[in-house]
Amino acid sequence: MSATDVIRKLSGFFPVGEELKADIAALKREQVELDAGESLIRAGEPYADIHILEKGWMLRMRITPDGARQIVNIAMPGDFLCFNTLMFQTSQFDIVAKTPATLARLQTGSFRELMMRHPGLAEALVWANAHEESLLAERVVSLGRRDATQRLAHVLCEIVARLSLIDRKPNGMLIVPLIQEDFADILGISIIHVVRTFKRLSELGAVEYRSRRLVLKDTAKLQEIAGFEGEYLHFSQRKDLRPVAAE
Amino acid sequence: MSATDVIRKLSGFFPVGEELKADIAALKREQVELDAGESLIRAGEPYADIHILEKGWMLRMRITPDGARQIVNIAMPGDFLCFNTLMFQTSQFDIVAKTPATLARLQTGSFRELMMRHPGLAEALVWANAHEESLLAERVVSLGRRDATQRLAHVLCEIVARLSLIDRKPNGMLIVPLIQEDFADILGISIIHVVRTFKRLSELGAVEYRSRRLVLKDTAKLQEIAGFEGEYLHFSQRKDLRPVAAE
DNA sequence: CGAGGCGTTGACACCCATCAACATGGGTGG
DNA sequence: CCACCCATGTTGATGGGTGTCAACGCCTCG
Repeated sequence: MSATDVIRKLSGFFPVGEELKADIAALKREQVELDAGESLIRAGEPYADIHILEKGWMLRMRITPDGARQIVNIAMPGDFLCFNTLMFQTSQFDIVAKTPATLARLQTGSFRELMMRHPGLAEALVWANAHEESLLAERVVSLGRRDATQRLAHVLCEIVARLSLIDRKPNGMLIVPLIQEDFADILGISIIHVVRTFKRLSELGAVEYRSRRLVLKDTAKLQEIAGFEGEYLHFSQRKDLRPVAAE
Repeated sequence: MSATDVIRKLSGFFPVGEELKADIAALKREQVELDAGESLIRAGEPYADIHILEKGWMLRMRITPDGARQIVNIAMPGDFLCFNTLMFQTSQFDIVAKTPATLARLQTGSFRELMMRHPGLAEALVWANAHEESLLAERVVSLGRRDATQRLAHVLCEIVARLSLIDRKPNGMLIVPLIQEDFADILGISIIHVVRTFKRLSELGAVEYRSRRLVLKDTAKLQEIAGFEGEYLHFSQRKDLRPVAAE
């Protein structure tokens, strides 16, 4: 079995052994294909199974009563989705495909059962969840205490860093399947202000963004604008843990 | 063993058996006492052990390079702290006592070991962590798409709801050990605007707040202003799970 | 009784939202 | 191949929400 994105991603955090691959193989059910715009789940619905996103990008979002949208996080290949299905009964968010997407459905049962039968996967899920919580906490800091320019620069840094983690490290240019409206709803600002903010980043010589093509002109400057410190992504693999063999 | 706050809290989510109490008793080490203002851990430091907050309130916060502060979440009695110690090596946040606080230190080892030896506690930690992630996601929505009045009302609703969960349901009045500067750093606004916003909530007849005393005048109105829907707190205990006996 | 922490008010400025209008560009049908 | 359309991007004018600054009041505590 070749290294999938989820293995690549988790390998950035801790030593991944054969056990996890075996667990995933054992629980994998059918593939799910979604068109751009289709939902995996919608707010208020009972949770679906846990899925692994294999291709494409998805967005976890909330529509507020007055019709505004807030994107809570971005899912990229290698990310788990619907982890909370193990805990809660209904989703509080929509999870929508931003591009055509391919997912693998896992049949896990309760977390209790999962710990007993597939501890490698249980561990990986907890790890991925902690990582996601890190991203959320950092977003709270952005939304609370950074202005629009810093926020945008920060999200761009995060996207680049997360792509690097799954071996898609961009060399100067990358395709980001987000339109300016998406950035607005990630950053908590208006569409129009996204335009101005991209213009500012361009004037500062950091990046250019046109028709979903992001050109990195000066990554160091981008990070400086953002106040980006990658530590919260916890990429440095822990050396004090050892891989676990498959059962 | 009498029901502690952590048991009360978790009982709101799933049926808690004797096993969890036994696990906590087995791993509990010394009590930690902190004065108001003292830190359990600071950003950049290696993580401490997992702790259970037994008395007092604590705040998880980040100081940004330009000296601003963002409070990421509020810890109340019954909350676990430093869960990420099982995953990551360094903390990205300060965790500071807002009041004099009492904590119980747990000696857990790695999550892997914990799953094997104390699955009841492992399960509880995952559950509590999922709950905390829910709170964070909701805060992202607040900071991104709600104005100052809605945000303040929403945090107040959340505080009341979380206190109810540990049987401290306020009947009209409660002590909230936060000063206006804390609210500013939770809500991502300035101190001065907190004053205006409390005044507005008062004019609207929802609450009064003077010297850390919060008087609930009209809870329904407060929730209406906030657009508060308690579902994200996932209080409704799952009926499809059964308690597990102690080993 | 003084000092310092905290709360409050008003004046003013700035960031960002809103609205309206227009530009661009890719896709589709004729 | 062209005409059209719709989604998306862009600009300028205007206004509101919120930040900043300065000053003052209140209360607690030593």
